Amino acid sequence: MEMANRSENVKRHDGEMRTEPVLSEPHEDHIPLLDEHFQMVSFLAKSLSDENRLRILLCVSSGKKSVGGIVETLGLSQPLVSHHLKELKRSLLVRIERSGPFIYYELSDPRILDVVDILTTVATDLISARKTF
Amino acid sequence: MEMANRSENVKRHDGEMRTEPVLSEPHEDHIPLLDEHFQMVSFLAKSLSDENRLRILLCVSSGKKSVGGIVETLGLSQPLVSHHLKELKRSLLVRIERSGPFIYYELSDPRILDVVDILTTVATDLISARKTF
DNA sequence: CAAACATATAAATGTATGTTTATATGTTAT
DNA sequence: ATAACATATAAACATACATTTATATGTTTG
Repeated sequence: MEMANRSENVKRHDGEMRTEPVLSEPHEDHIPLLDEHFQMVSFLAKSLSDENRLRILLCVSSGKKSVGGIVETLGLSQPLVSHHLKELKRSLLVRIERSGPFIYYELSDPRILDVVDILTTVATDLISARKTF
Repeated sequence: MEMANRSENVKRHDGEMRTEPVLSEPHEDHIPLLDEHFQMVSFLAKSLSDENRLRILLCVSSGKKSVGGIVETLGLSQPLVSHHLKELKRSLLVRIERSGPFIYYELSDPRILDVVDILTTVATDLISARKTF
């Protein structure tokens, strides 16, 4: 079989099949993704996928903050904030520190802010590009 | 009132209150986040928050791919793939192109790959840091 | 110890979402 | 037009999840 003009032939149990051309125009180099990585990434992304949880995460990105501080800053209910903090703890995105009756939470990895930045600009660009048409 | 040693005094409707010290140790500079940004970011993050959907997105990150191609590559059902592609379209993360009976999908913004890269390394680091203790 | 505060947890609930099964729409070739 | 293929859509379902209300746990102060 010739390799000159490659094409994928998908075997089907019945009758004929259509021929589909194959091109590729690669992007920059990126980390080769293993199966476990998809789990991890989607799990972290899920932590960022709720608006309130994201607000909370960014609220503790500038340094330690108590639960009450977060509650007051964001105007969310205390149990809701606690619940989301528990999730953020589960995903290891926050560092926890106890001091007296107060419990302080803090963003554990600043690179999350880079992610948020990129997503913000991408979203902005996608939306404005959409309006162009 | 003195500014020397700042402290937050949270007013409560009843009795006394506790005093909580205020420190801050800022990170690098980042985009100032407006209210609308949280919506957009969390929305995009939600698109990355499902393992199969993420697989699909990365599957079309190396160039146009037909639905059937994705189905075969990932071993997912065709309706499931179509459903996730619809979501990815809704979030503007894929570009669509029709050619005959085939419909080709492609990642619309390569910066999403940067996000995935960062999340991968962050996740790896967080997990390995966790094992240290 | 009792009262007041800080935070966590539990129960309950409505809603969103991922997946499957089945069917419809649309396209190409005979 | 009919058959075969590619993809989309709809229905149905189970599960996950965000939120509220209510209560428990733990800490400090008087």
